[in-house]
Amino acid sequence: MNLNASSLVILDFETTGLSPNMGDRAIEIGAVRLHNGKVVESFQELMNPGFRISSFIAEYTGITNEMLSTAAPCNEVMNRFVDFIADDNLIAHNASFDKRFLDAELERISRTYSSKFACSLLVSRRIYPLAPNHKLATLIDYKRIQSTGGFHRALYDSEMTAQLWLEILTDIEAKIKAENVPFALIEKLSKTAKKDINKLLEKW
DNA sequence: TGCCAGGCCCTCTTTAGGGCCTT
Repeated sequence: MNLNASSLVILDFETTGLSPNMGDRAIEIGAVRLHNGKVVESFQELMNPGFRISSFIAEYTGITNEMLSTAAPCNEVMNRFVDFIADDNLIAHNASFDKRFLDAELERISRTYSSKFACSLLVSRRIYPLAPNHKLATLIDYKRIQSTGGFHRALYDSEMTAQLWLEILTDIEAKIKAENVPFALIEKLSKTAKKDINKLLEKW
């Protein structure tokens, strides 16, 4: 298990809705691998969920039923993606959402992963309490990260989340004056109450 | 018929409710 932050996979799903328990499926996975603070690899594939997506999702993502009609089925794509993850730890913006879909899709193909998740949304609420809100696009603007505005596609959102994550690491490092931020600290920051954040950073 | 997510976190809390975030 990789417990430091030197190699991470930042991922984002586009899906047919909000809940795999309600029958929703993944329609696109995008991810980048960060190694020593740089993007060294990326993964992006559309996947066919086996049914038509709603007009809301098509408009929200820009992914159409026509595009999905020629895409590989979810099981093929997810098999390739879990190989891509290897044993790197995982980051997502609102990780509980992406984890639910990752777990649900992998359960369908009887694959597992050993990686741990951390959440850029939960950490950003700790590190940037003064941001207008903690939506991905808002945080990208708040941190003045260069963006073309192409949100709601999986690879683009994973790329933007990766850039945000690097900003978060930089800001945490500045607080604790450390060269490397352990993944274990990031996990704790994802789950530590606001009142305890400074104590935790000082302790580390 | 009409509704149907789930996790985290804050607060007017913990015997709960509601907002935020993801598609």
